[in-house]
Amino acid sequence: MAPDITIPVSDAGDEGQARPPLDERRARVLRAVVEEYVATAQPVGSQTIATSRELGVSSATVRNDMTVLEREGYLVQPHTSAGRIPTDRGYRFFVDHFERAPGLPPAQRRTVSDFFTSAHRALEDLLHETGQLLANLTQHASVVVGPASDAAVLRSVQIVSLQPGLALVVGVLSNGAVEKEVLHLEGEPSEGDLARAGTALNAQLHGSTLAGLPVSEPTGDLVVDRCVLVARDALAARVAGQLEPLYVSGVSRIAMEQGSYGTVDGAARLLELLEHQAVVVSLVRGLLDHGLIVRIGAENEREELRDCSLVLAPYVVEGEVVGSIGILGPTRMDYHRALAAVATVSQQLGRSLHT
Amino acid sequence: MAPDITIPVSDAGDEGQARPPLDERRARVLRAVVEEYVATAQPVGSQTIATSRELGVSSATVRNDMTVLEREGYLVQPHTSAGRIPTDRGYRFFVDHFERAPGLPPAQRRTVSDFFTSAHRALEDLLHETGQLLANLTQHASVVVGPASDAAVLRSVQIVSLQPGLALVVGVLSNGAVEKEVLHLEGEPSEGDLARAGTALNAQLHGSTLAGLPVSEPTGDLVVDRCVLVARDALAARVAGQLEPLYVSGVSRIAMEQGSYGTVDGAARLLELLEHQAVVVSLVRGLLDHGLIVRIGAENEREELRDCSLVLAPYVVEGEVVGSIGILGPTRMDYHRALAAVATVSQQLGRSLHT
DNA sequence: AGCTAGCAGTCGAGTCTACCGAGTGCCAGC
DNA sequence: GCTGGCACTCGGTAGACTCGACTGCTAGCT
Repeated sequence: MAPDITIPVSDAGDEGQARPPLDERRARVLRAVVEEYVATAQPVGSQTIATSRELGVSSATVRNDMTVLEREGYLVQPHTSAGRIPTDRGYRFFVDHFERAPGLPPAQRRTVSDFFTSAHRALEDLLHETGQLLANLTQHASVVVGPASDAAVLRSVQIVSLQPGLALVVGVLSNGAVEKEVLHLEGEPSEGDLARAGTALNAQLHGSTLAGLPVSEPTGDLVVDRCVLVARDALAARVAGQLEPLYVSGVSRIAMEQGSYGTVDGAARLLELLEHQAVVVSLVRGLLDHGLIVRIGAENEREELRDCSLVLAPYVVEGEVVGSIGILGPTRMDYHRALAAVATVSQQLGRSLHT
Repeated sequence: MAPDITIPVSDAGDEGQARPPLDERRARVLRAVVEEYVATAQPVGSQTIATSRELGVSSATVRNDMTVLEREGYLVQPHTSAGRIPTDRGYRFFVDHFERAPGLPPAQRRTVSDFFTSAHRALEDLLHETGQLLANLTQHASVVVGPASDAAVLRSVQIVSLQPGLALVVGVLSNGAVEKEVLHLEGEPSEGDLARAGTALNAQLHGSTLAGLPVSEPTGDLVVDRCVLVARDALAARVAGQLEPLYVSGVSRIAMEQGSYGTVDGAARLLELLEHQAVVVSLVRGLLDHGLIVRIGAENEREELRDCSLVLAPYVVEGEVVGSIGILGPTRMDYHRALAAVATVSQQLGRSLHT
């Protein structure tokens, strides 16, 4: 259904010194090593490549090329007399130069479009399920950062009485999100007071953003004013301390891929990182403006992400970047597939939020 | 602050054949084995117990007792000539018979009461943070199941227009939860129509539970009726397919305690289980009516929980059980501490929701 | 100049052995 | 009924050895 995906991967590392452009065959060797290693998780030797790939050269030649690739920093040997495995730079070259999107396999493509054409849901549910979709497609953990509600406009504000002295202020935002906060009201105002306060509050705040709430104006009724004030401040306080909503899915994948992360507890530390909403959100937001992006291993500042790669894409609604989605997996991941999945899903998500 | 916790642990297993009541000293030996094993994670030998615990008997005697305890099914040896480790039955005896609540250590007790006396939050946030609190206290993964919204009463229903043809129906419930659903409206009704529909809807549904929404009555205006119908059905559909809200925290702990679970991927399977909201909710709800409860290892039907223990407690608001909280850890856990933590937190949570 | 074949060297992983020590079971004696 | 003592078991560790998958290098070929 969707047209072929074009994947303008932006180069994350600023790379400093220019390397000599890789000779054609060497590049093919590098590619072969990456693909083989991703497939098998074993260091790959010269012979494997010379025979299984049609390069038309002998293993000795491949060996020579590998020596060069290692000197240039694209490959390493875990130890002498083992095969080679790609370095972060090796993966980086792979992503940057062998970008020929095979697109998503048809079955997955169907899954995605089925998902988005099926019944619409409330914003939160949609984002959450999108995360699960992505995790299933890629078999990696996924993160989805939702739109910040401080940019959206209040469509409605109301005060609902729960119990005497306890009420809820509920604000409905133009993006379909709902913000609410509990109010403890002194003096137990009557239902009538609350209703008046709700009306006044709605009149005053309607149309403004959560980040820019106007100060409340007196109505003349002291009790009502008091309620309005409390409610307004509660809303303002809420948004102040608030983060973009975050949805993390597929964390069990991290435990399964354990072997691919450094030590046993490398995975545990990753899981812990993912539990810190604030950290993850700021991490993802920091990469928001770069389009479809890949962060490989040590390109991530965070120590915990040293053995991980991040594939992220923003999603765009009405021409505005409102959030981003992505996956988190071991550096040894299938980048083509991951990029295709993240790109397609982010596009479709944006489109699906459009209407 | 809180009075001493009384812990009426209900026996989960129905135990079938009565065992001969354990001789006093043997019980002490069993207890020592459990405590030692929980502390060290190593099979414990007769000598360790004979010396470090003041039982006043020699290691040979302890050995004899252990043989008996093993024959009775309270202990096992991982292999000949290793120390003993408790079986599920051993833990069960431990929990049932050595119940002397040491309460929470003072520091933790303070943490808990600070938590609950600090600023009140919206229901969802409170539950989520309570889960984190519990995870921190016990160092295990925690689950919190929130109140089902189908029992709560609608305090307010409104329809908010988002874009032409798109609106949101928002229902505020007496327990402070908010349910909402997106409406796709054909024929793009005017704002006025929507407002009228909202008023009509509120009048009709106010006071009823989500599970028992009355059928909508015609108002005479076709457009308005149509909106009311769509909105009512959306709300009804939403609650139909809906589960109690679930908050899972501290999953990284599972990865850390890995060793305590069977194989490496035992932990992975646990994590996966916890991602299936429906499964976890039904699991927890199934145990809701039993008060503070401990489920040890194979007492859990679920294969994945074979090496885990579950400590659960309902929380009570206005005399009604509305949800439950608990932790999930390896069978080798500190049950006294876990029970104390879960009991205190559940009580305080209930109390905190009361007002 | 570039590729290849062949060979020597390296090192991890697996296997085998021996050994140590923690812990048991059992028995005879107090 | 408890204890000391003794023989026995078996997991875990360390060392030696082999195997095999690699590499690097060099000489020779195209």
